[in-house]
Amino acid sequence: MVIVITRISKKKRQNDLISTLEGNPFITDEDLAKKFKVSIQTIRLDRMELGIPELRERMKTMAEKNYDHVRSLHLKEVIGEVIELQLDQYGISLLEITEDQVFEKTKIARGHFIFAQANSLAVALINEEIALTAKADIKFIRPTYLSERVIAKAKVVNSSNEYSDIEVNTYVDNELVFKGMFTVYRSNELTQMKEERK
Amino acid sequence: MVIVITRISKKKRQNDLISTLEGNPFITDEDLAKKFKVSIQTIRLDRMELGIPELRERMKTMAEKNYDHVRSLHLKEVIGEVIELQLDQYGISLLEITEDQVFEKTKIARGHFIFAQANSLAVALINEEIALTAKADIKFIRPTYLSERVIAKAKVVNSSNEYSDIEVNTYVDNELVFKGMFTVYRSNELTQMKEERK
DNA sequence: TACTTAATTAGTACCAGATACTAAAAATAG
DNA sequence: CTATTTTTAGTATCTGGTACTAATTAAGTA
Repeated sequence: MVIVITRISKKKRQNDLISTLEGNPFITDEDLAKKFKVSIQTIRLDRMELGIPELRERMKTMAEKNYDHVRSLHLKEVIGEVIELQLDQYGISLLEITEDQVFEKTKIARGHFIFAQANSLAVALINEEIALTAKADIKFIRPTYLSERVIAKAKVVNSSNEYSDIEVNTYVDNELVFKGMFTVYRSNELTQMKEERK
Repeated sequence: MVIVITRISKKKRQNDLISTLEGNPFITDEDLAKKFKVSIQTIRLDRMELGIPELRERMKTMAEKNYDHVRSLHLKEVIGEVIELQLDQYGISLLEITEDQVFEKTKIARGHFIFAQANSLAVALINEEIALTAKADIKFIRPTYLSERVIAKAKVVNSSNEYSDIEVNTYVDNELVFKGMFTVYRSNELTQMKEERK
């Protein structure tokens, strides 16, 4: 009787390599070699063939992604990109629906992203130290899908010295997909707010 | 006349070093040395004194942060943590307000996060293939602040075979901070949806 | 002014995690 | 059994560091 230790095929190993790295991108060639019980050189050949960069490159790109992300979240006080803005009058913002914003199965954007775009824009319109959403009445007319470019148009329709009413209509290709009426509280006194807090 | 090239003080350089790294964390000691016109060893001494890790460590932590972040966004279909859930009946979710969710100046949570928590929970309640927010009527009672633990309670108050009405009340320490009525569209036919799309 | 201390620079050995390359060995296919 | 594919081994080199020692320069002070 001959026992043949058939080593797993190259293809299988490379597939496993890909999923391993998806599950844990922070693994060195050395550890991969141990895991697959092959030499480190084999792992390197595999990476070459599959076009997978080295650990440090992988970390770098992830770090950069994160950095840009965090940064843009900081820079962008608004969800979506503001295209036009006349303080206390009107504004337009654009949001392109990305993979993380949609339901897995249907590829439909979760409602709160569409809301967030409208809400952010409404708040951004207010030319004051403090602007907080107090009320909103909203309607989702039709679903929006992955990759669609969603345009929100906001307009101040009413304004007292404490509150502003802002109407937001959101479109995809000129088709109305969402509409909302926002009431935004406004104030220029930071101190007062803090007292109110408790 | 003697020209004295006073080198900038250690303190100043170290402060500048910190802000330089904040602006661009992906910079090597070598480049920093060039930038500040000192030797590479000086930069390293500075990093030591300031407890700043080497480039690779900096990248690694950023990359890990990003990885966890993306991952948790993927895992979490809901904004906030679901504590209790009775499908088609009621649910409770908890959200702790983090730094990225608040306005810089006031430390007040942006409204759309509070909305997102409520909306996600409302949608999660629906025991169907598809659940989409169709309408919402919401009110922000008082601002919520950084680090507060926000609890949303959702309850189905009405249900036909196409729509469900869900009431969501959100609390911080038993104090009502937000309330909303959501109308959620429900369906178990994926195909139909796709036709509707266009 | 000379002495002392702080700050900076120079240099060496070493490390991790690679690339790039050459050559040999082992496995598989025809 | 031979040709080809796949894997392994080994060496030189690179980057961006740590850790350490020693020398030099600048500044502070008695």
